[in-house]
Amino acid sequence: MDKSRTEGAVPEAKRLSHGAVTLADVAARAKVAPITVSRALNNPDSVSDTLRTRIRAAVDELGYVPNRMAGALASAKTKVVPVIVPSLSNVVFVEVIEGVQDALAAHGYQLLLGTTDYNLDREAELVSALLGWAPPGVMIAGLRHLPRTVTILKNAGVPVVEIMEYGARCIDMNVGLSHFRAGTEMAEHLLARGYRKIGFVGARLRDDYRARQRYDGMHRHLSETKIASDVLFDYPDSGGQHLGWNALGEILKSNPELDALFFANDEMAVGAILRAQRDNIAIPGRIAIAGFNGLPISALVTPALTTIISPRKLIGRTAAEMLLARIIGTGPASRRVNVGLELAARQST
Amino acid sequence: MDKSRTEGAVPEAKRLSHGAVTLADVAARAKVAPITVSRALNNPDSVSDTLRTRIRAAVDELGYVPNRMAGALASAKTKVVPVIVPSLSNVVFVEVIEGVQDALAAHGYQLLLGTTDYNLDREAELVSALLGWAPPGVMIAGLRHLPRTVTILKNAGVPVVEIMEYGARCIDMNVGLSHFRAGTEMAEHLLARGYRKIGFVGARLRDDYRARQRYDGMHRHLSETKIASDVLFDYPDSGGQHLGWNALGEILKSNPELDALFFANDEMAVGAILRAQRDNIAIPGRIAIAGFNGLPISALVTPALTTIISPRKLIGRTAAEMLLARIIGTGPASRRVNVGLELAARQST
DNA sequence: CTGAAAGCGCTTACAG
DNA sequence: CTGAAAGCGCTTACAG
Repeated sequence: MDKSRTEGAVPEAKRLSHGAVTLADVAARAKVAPITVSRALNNPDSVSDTLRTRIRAAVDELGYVPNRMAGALASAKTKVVPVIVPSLSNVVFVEVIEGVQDALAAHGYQLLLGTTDYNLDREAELVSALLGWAPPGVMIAGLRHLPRTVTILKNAGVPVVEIMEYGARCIDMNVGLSHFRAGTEMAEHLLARGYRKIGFVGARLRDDYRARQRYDGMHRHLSETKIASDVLFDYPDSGGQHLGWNALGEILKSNPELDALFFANDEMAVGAILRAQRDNIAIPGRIAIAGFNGLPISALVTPALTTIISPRKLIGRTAAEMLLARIIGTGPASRRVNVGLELAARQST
Repeated sequence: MDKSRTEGAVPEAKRLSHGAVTLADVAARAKVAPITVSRALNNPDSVSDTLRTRIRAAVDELGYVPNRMAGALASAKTKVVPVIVPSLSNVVFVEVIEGVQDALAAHGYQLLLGTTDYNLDREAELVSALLGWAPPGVMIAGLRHLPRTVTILKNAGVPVVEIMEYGARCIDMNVGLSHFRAGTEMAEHLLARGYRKIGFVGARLRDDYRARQRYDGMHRHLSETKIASDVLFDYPDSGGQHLGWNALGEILKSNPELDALFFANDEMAVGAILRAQRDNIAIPGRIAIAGFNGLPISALVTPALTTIISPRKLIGRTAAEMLLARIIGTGPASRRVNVGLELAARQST
C-alpha cells in the first residue's frame, strides 16, 4: 500500500491538468467509477459499505481535497454566503457577523466578508462581484442602496436579507430595528428626566444614515412636544471614543446652554464620560450623556451610561437563519422581523 | 435594440443549464466567439476597439455577471484569500483583518473569513475546507497548529503566512511580534517603577497561548532578577472588560500583598480601572495596572493605562502584502518580519 | 447499489 | 487581433 502510493499509473500528460489529486485519482485507486466516489463523499448512505470503506481509504491515502469550484460549477450550489457591511471598525457589525457566523457554521456554510466603508458605489461593485460566486443567498446591511444594486439583487434569484434597520420596504427579507423609534424613545426619556436643551452628536451622518434616523426620531418628538429644543453636531471624523472625548470639550464651550447630549453611539458617549472624568465635569449634573447600542462597557463606566440596547447578535443569527430556511427550502416563518430595542436608563442622565 | 433584448434565439433546452446569462450569450449577442468576450473582459487591450465596444454593450444589455467558479476552475486561479483567526470578539483580530482587507482589496482580492474559536481541531477542518477553494494563498493566526494542519498547508503548494506572533519556525512566512519579549519588557518597566509583587491576570491561557507567552516572559525576567515575585491568575471565562472588573475586586481580597497587576489585554485592564474608579481604589497608589495592545481607550481612562502597543493593522497589511508579492510572483523582500512593539508608560503604573 | 455519458461556464493552448 | 477545440474537476440525469 505504501509503495503503490507514489507509483499510480501516470496518465499521459493532460495538457491542462492543475496537478492536484482529483476525484478521478481516488476512483482509480479505489477501482470504482468517479461518480461513486462523488456519492460516497456527498451521500455516504447511497453507497455500499464495502465501496465506502475502500473509497475512504483511497481518499486518506491520497490526501484528496475536493475541488469546490468544480463541484459548485457542476451543481450550481455553493455554501458560501456573502455578508456585506459598512465596516468592521464599528463593534456592532462585528457582533452581527459573529451571530451570522454561528448560524451559518452550524449548517456547514461559510461567510464571505465584504466591507463598503459606507460607500454605495463600492457596495454596488461588491454585490456584483460576489454574485459571480453564485452564492445561495446574500446578506447586506441597510435598506438604502443604489438603484442598480437593488436591481442586481432582485434579479439574482437568490434570497436576500437586509439587516440592521427595520423598515417598510425591503428587497426580499429584513431583520433589524427602527432607529427612528430609538430616537423617539431617547427623547421621551430625556424629557422625563427634565432635560430641555439637547444636543445630538454624530459623525459623517450622511453616510451613517441610521444614526441620522435616530436624530430625526428625537428631533420629531421634541418638536411635537414643544417643551424642548435640540442642536445637531455632525463631525466629519469617524465616530469613535476619541471623537466623543474631543466633542465634549468643544461643545461645553460652544454651547454651554445644553443640558444633555445624545451621542450617535456608545463608543462616542463613553469617550465623553472618560473626558468628563479626567476633567472633573459632573455627569449628569453639568450635562447628561446618553449613547446607543448597549456595549458592555456602557455599564462599567462611572456614571453608568444611559443607552439603548440593540440586539446585535440576535440580528445576525435571525438573519442567517431566515436565509438558511429559504436556501434549504423550508422558508422562514416571517420575511420581516423587528427585533426591537430596550432603553437602559442609568446614572448618566 | 430594446426589442431584441428579450427575443434572442432561445437555444433548445440545455438539460443542465443553470439559467444565468453566460459568456456564450454575450458572444452570440455581440456576434463574436466566446473567447473574444473572455479577452475583452480580462485583458481589454488584446481586443480591437470595435469589438471591445460591441462586447461591452452586450455585457451591459444582458446584465452579464461572469461566473467566477467556471473561471477559477478553468484557470486554476482565484482571488479569494482565506484568513483564519481565533475569534472576532477580540478587537485585535478585527484590526488585523482590516489591514488585510485594505491590502487585498487594493489588488482586487477578496477575503474569506474563518474563525476557530481557539480550537485547533476546528482550525484543521477549516484549513482543509478552505483549501478546497484552491486559494492563491492562506493567512492564519499563530505558529501553533496540529501536525495535520501543518502537513496540509505545506502540501497545498501555495504561499502561507502565519501572523500575530513572531517565532523561529514557520510553515512558510511569518509576521508578528515576540510575546515573550513583551512580557520581559513589561517586567522591566514594573521593576523600574518599584513594584515587587506582581500578578498576571489572563483568561483561558491554554488557548490564548500568546498571552501565556507574555506571562512566561515576565516570569522568567522576574525569576532571573530575583528581586520580585509573581502570581498567575488564569480565569476560565473569556477575557473582556467584565472579567477585568470582577478580577480586580477578587484579587485585592485574595492577594492583598500584590502591588501591580499585568493584565493579558487592555480590555481586561480597562475593566479593572473602571472598577477602581467606581470603588475609589487608588491606581497606582493601592495597586498598579498594566495592559497589552494599546487600544485607543487605554489612553482615555483615568489614570491612563500603561500598556504595550502592538502594531495590529501593520501586521495585517504587511502579511497581506507579502502574500500578494508571492502570488503575483515578485516575491516578498523578507519571509519573516518582526513588527516589534512599544511600551507606553503612563499613569496607571 | 453502480456506472458511462454529457454538461456546468469558463480559459488554455494552438492556429491563423 | 480573432477563433475552433479541448479541457478544468466535478455532478446531473439516465440506464441498468
